Amino acid sequence: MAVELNKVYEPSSSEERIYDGWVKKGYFKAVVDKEKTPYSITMPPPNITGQLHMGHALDVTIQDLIIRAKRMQGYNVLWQPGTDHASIATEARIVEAMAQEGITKEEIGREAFLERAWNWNRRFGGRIVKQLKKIGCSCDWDRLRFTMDDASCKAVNKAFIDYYKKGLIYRGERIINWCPSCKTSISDAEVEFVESEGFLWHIKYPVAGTLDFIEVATTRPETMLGDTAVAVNPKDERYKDLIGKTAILPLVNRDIPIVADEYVDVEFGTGAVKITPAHDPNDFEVAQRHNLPALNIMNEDGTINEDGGVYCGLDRNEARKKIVEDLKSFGLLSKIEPITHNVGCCYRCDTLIEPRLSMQWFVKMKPLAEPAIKAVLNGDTKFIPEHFEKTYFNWMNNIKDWCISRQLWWGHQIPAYYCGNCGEVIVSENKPERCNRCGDNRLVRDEDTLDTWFSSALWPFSTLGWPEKTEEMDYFYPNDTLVTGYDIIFFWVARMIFSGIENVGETPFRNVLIHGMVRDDQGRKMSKSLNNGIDPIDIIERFGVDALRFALINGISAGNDTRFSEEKITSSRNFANKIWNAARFILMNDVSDVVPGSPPEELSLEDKWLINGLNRLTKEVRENIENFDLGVAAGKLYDFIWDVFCDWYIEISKLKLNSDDPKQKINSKQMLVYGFTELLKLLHPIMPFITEEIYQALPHNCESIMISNYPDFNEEINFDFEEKQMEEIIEVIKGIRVIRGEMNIPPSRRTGLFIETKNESLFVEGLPYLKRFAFADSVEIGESFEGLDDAIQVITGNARVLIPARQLVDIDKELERLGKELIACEKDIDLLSNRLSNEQFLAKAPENIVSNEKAKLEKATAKKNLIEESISKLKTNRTE
RNA sequence: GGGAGCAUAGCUCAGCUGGGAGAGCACCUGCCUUACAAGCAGGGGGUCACAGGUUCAAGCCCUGUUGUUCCCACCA
Repeated sequence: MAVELNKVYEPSSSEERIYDGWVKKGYFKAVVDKEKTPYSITMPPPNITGQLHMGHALDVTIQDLIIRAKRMQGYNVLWQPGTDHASIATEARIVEAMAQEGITKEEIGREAFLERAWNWNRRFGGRIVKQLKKIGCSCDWDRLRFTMDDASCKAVNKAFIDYYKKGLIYRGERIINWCPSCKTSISDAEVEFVESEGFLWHIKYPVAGTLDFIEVATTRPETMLGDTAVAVNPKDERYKDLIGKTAILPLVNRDIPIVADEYVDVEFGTGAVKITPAHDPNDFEVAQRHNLPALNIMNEDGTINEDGGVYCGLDRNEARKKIVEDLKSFGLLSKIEPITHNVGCCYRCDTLIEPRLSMQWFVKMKPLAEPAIKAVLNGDTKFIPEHFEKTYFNWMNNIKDWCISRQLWWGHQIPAYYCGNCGEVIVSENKPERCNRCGDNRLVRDEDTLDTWFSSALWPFSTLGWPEKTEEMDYFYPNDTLVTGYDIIFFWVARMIFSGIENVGETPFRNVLIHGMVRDDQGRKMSKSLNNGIDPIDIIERFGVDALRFALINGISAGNDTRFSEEKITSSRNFANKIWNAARFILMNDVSDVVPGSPPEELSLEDKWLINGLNRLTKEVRENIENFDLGVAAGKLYDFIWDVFCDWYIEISKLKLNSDDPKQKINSKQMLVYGFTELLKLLHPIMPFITEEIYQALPHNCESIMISNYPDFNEEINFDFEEKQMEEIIEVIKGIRVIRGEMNIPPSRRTGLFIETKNESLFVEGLPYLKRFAFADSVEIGESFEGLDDAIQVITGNARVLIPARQLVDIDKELERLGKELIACEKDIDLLSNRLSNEQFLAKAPENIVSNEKAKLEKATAKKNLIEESISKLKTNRTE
């Protein structure tokens, strides 16, 4: 019995049902099985603050594509899902929400705050998981993890303590990047530099015991409150006599030395630099070289502290204004110069970063970077595309120590305890009873938490059970592929690589597939401020998830940004609909007698042609996926399904389906189901839902398409000859269509068709196609026909097709057309014969190229002869 | 200052290790041909940024130039 499907594909009606079905069957589950080859991907854990955006959609679609393909190819796959606590981002959001209620985190205290945070996680952590499911992610949800669950905490503590024991983590007073809004330190990687217009203020510092001044230039005049020296270049003639003397810091009246240091650029500003060791990393280094004190003049919130004298309590911006005014009134401000410079901002809240001297925890990077560089150099981990390795090396080679402590509450609290008596630092997973130096029992835990990226860096192995020795670690580590955007190579990828090597002894993944950003239709970044973001969930509801997935994958290439537009999604939706209607067509026929899984035993010309093409397509798509050329794979499937299968094969199949011969009918159905199912399987990883829905409706031999075997290339298939034959026939059909189109002959106007050829066998099998697709009411084939000198002609290398349509056509027009064709043909011949008469070409070009060119020339020459013959016949005919 | 990417049809992009320039969308023409008008059959449209070079042969390889995007560094 024929199955009825709706005329238009309606994805919303089936997606959830299909997904739930897969989950119920347990297809996503990963079970260690040493008999099978593993393939593993760890999902970059989305933040619990977020909801799915197009970047996630692209990222997880790529992963799901790879995972589904590998699963169907027989690998034992693990796609490990999870979410990230996103310390700073989440804490900021909670603080924000609390501000709405008029409370601060300090008011409610750490414990109550953390309770809120966990509630937040329960509420929003689930949301993004639901959205991932909507996309169709086939990850093992039973293994869902969170960067702050017990197992992750264990891993974090273990790693921290090991690093500490090895001397790879230390605590020290350094200049760090301070965000006065988030009120925490952040790492160098978390500072974004933004170009902005500012001023260079020239300030005169009196030189003690003289009437002279030394003039310094600064972009941050308020920091002068913390100046402890003025530095000049030792080679600078202008200041030679001042070195060793004392300057008097204006407004504060503090004596500060004038020192000489190579760091000072003679060319820039005035050539004299105010040294503020507590608020500038370079000044800090100068201070260390000259044993200068560091004076911190700022509070955590960016206001001036009591060391700032009368400016105490002012915000840094107000302080700047006031100080500039005061300097002006004292006549100490000699110049204000506009300047364009880059200022560091917090990557989370955009607040101006304040460099600040502070006691923090650091990871010593040099010893960790070295093996991480080697792992990529020797190919243990490969970047795709390769050029990102340069970016990676560049960063790793110039890496500075990583500030990992954060003055936040939401996160992994640092496992360090301080003795209230002697100040001893004890790093330990659990709180020790007593100080192991003085025995005092007043131990206090470090209040700070770790950088979010510290726990994410352990993600590929902490999710597999590390530090426990689990069979998962054994089996699935290292991961095969990591899929992520280029924007977090430094934040995450690099840190996972050195963490994996240091903690586990092996790089965490073999491939790093880097994808680009999803931009809007004008190539702009999607952002809240531009309000140009496209919500993937909204797109899914309007167009279906398969259309979204296809639109994201089609045409992408590794590492490159992609644009998302309404146009793209529409064309993908249309593709889905095309597939749907192909299925409808097949199911219109009664296919209950079709045996799934194989082509019919007796193959016709078009069957062989299709099988040959399908076999090649299979090979290419497999290779493309293997090489991560996913956009190319999608494009090839689109072309084959639409242009080859639908536009030609299905159209041809109608001939047999309508025939009275039951054998032909069943063979045709058999072939339709077989060919289409193969295509659906190849496409399944990109468009999982529609392919499953149709698979289930067709006769099938596997419970679900997603666990069926991915088509494989069959070397033994060789229908190259039939393919050539078919191409020849198609060439003729197309030729006839072009001419009829140009002559404006309507399809309803049928004609006779006479094929003159010396190679009859080439066309005999194609007669029925010609009849149908070239609008013929009769077709004859032979070496030559009489009395058709004035017919329209379609000339290929192997044949001349005569259409006796003289009545319809102006003979002069036809002559003109043939003339044009002759010129084109002669041009071809010129080109080819030139090439073939070039001795260098004959001597140096590979043989197959040469013979190919010879064949082309032969064909073109034959064609030319036929055209000339036709022209002369037409001319005689006209003059008669 | 250092590094990377990109530049191909009106628009968005493919073009694998060099062998006669492609797709989608848009545009034009003709079609409701019993799966699909979200469709079918055709058509026009490109000095492959520019200049050199290597090669029998260059969109592809090399050098330079221009334009553009991004990353890193951060001279106060």
